[in-house]
Amino acid sequence: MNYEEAKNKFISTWGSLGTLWGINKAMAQIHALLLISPDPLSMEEIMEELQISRGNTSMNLRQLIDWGIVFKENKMGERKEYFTSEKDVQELSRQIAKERSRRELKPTIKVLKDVSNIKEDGTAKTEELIKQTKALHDMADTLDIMMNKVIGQDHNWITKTLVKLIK
Amino acid sequence: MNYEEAKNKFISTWGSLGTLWGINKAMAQIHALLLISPDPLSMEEIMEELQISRGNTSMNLRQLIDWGIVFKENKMGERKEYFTSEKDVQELSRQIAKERSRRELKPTIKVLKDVSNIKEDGTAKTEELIKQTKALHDMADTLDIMMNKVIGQDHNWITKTLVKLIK
DNA sequence: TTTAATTTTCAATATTTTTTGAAAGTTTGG
DNA sequence: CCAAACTTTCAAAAAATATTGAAAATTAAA
Repeated sequence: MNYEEAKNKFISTWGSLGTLWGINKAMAQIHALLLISPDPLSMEEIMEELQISRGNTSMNLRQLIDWGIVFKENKMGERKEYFTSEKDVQELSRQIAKERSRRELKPTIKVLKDVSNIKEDGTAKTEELIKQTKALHDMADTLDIMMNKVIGQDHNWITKTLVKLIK
Repeated sequence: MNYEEAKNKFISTWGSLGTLWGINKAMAQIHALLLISPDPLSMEEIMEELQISRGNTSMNLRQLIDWGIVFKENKMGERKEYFTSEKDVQELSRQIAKERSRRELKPTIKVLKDVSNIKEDGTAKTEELIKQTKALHDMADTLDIMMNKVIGQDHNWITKTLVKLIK
């Protein structure tokens, strides 16, 4: 596999993985491209490389910037904007975990809390609803804490130690 | 919020969460319904409750069974099949983690491994590609181990201890 | 067997999500 | 201020995904 093949394989794989994670293909591919590009790229270059439209590129770049994993850069003497991605995968996973927690976990936790707090009425179905939503609430809460703390903080040693311990 | 409202809220929330996690709405809602139902339900009952077609119900039930989180049951003297879900959320998360690892993480890890193994050619772009895909490979590998070991095994105490430690 | 109950399959349809591209908006050098 | 360079917006089109429903397949009771 040469450079060109490897690059394409990486970009397209990252793109499909993104889809599976609720991130659209263009967004994931732009990210992949910037991640392996040694220098910042302009919008034109991204469009050209990935064969996607200007509008698509613009919207997805903006979203990546919102997520905090892509940054704008300006080259002196140039009017065009250039883009570059967060290169530290630790920081990357932290941002992604944060975003997913905010968009997916937090709202679910709220609903589970509300639902599990309805009052008992002595019926089996109500009891089951409360029991199961409570259990899910605890789980979601634990997962949320882990995502925001374990993955988030800089104590990468916890991860490493843990992995060695259980591998 | 009364029982009926709480139930509907739970089912529809679980349904949208599913979508976000790459599980379709019907599948997630069927699962939610079975999870809070004290007794096994027939296909008719599921269709009726969720207002979905027979085909849809059949296909998604089958997938839930494949995932190992829903089971068939037979009532004596009855021809119809009844369905019930895994009620232990610990076991549930284990099955889901396993399935997601198999379908999402494992193939990605393989590609990252292949891509990061292309040979150096002295150019900056090749160096960057190798460096970043190696880093992602390590991360994906760690995540995979954690999903299959920490969430998977029965040592729930690790989770609990860890959460207390870092909360 | 035969038949009736039940489940599965899958082409057609509907829905949702993504992408396009051209018009509108913004920024900056002259 | 004007005009060129560039970016954003968003309605329409395309693509991807999910759902339907009726025909085919399966199962088991009679």
